[in-house]
Amino acid sequence: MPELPEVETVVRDLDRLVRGGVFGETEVLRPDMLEGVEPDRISLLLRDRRIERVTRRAKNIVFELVPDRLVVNLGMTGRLLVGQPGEADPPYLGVRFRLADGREIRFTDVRRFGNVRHFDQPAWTARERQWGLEPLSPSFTPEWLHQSTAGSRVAIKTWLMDQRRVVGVGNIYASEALFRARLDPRRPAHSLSPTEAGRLHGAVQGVLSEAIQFRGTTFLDYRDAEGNPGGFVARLRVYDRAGAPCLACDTPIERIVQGGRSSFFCPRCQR
DNA sequence: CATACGTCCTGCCAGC
DNA sequence: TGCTGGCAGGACGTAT
Repeated sequence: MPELPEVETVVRDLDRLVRGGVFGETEVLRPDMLEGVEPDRISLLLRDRRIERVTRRAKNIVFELVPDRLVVNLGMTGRLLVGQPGEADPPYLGVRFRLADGREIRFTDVRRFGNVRHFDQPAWTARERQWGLEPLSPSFTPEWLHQSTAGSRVAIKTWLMDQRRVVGVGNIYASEALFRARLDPRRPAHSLSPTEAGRLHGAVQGVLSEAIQFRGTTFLDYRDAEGNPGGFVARLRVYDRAGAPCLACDTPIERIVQGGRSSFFCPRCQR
């Protein structure tokens, strides 16, 4: 799933559904989905702990236990589903977090690129420093974007997806933002003028905000915390539309590969 | 065989 | 020579 809008959707669902909840026993069915913790240790760390709130940092779901944190990254195919007592286990169940009221938070992941970690306060502070700016925060400005891109020769699409600079933008929204900004994904980052950086800034914020409103994009596997797909697929303008007419000029959308990932763009609109 | 909503690691190369 | 930062490429399970 999981670019910023999808993670944000799950986080809002979880905050509404399980905030104030208390962990019971944690059952680890796939130990390799835990990073840096043993199964019996995570169960011990969580038992009787209250979820103060659920937040997002970059593409991570953060259960704030105060002062430590349980952090889930969904990888490509991970899901975090709130289940009622007695429900059948979903496929590819990796970790079951039981809550004191009988409900469960279930972490499933076909490909198992996702993971669960536990951070104490200092470890979390250190980890957070490795991530770039939140694109929907006030610190992400057109000026900052222009100055930061100025120092890099990588393609702007690759630049956008580097979580050390700006977080939350993945393969779908990188293509979508560049289409909205009318920029060719192959442009070297340092070649953007202040005006173009300004357009990109608006495009990134615009596409991410709209996608959140539509509860994210379900391309293949993404589901929200209640198992429902996102509604933004129908609003995608270029992603997965190779050969289809550009919504602005009818030119066929092209697909190229950059850094091993598909990029979609209109060769006429995007310069 | 190619492709999939993400990260992390390795290894190369340039520059100090 | 040796370290460092930037960057490309591949690995990581599984499914379609």
